[in-house]
Amino acid sequence: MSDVKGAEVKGAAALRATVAFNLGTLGALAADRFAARVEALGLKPKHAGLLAALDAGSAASQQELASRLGVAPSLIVALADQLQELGAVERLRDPEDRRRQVLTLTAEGRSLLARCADAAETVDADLTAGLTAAQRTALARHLRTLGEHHLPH
Amino acid sequence: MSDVKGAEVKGAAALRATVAFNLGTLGALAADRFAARVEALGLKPKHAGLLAALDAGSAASQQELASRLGVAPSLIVALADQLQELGAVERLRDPEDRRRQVLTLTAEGRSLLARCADAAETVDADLTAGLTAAQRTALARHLRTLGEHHLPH
DNA sequence: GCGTATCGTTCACAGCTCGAATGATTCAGG
DNA sequence: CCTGAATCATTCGAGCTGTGAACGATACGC
Repeated sequence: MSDVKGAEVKGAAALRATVAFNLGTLGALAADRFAARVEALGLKPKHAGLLAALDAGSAASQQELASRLGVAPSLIVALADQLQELGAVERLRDPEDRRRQVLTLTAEGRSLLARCADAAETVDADLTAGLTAAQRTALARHLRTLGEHHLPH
Repeated sequence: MSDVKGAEVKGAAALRATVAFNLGTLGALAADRFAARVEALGLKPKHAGLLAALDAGSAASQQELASRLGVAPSLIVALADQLQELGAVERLRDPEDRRRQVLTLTAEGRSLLARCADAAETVDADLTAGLTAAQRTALARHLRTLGEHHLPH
């Protein structure tokens, strides 16, 4: 980009100019703030991710959820245990394949998910406070585009 | 936002529509890819962050670096140890306050930082492959704006 | 000078996630 | 119908990261 001289050695400015670096840093910041908010609900961000996956796709096996969220199946067990304890999900043996546990959202689970969305929107309001409405929607749109390209859609 | 009905319960779609959620998810993805690339240099992302902080600001004490990076001072010790082992930084007692260790980048450190920037740019090319050049610069600009508002500048 | 505060360092510990082992269940094929 | 291979959920042990509480050394206010 900076072709003023061409001999300039890349430094901190070059790193900070990249999307990857800012995405990583701001992502950590957003994740922390989101985590702090959902903690009041007794949840961690991964719980919210699992709830969202359950609401988005149809009832799924734990294996499928694991690969969709990009985590080990053993982690799904722990997350589902805790969500079950909160009454947010139901675990039912699939009658057509009794090895599978089918997870489904309860009304309580949907309520929790809604409050997670509220938490995220609150964080949004704070994060994007310095942006105009137009910039905000443009940013949201670009991030969504990236997500659709690189995340299991 | 969606005031079409008002009775609709927020679900996964609402969560996925937020900047915070996408920022967190994509940030983790970007961080993973960046980590994979700098691993070949014997570094972790935090090392790159430290190098960048050293190149950006003037020579700083470890305490100052800790608060700038948002980590515990004890972690700076470990990071600086490893960077010193690689010949990337020099540790010198501040003659005006012999409690302080002043870290400075060596030529090797600047070279490593430049290669970290290269790695980030490579990740960028992959991440933003589905975007037009105009979208790419708009995204980078928005992220930078967010960073300047919320990170220690 | 003497107590207090600050810096860097070490160390033990908690949290998170994974991978390998296990048991139950299903399925393919003779 | 029976047997061996494959798949699912679960448990458990291990690795990695980062933190917070000590501790010694040094600086500073009074």
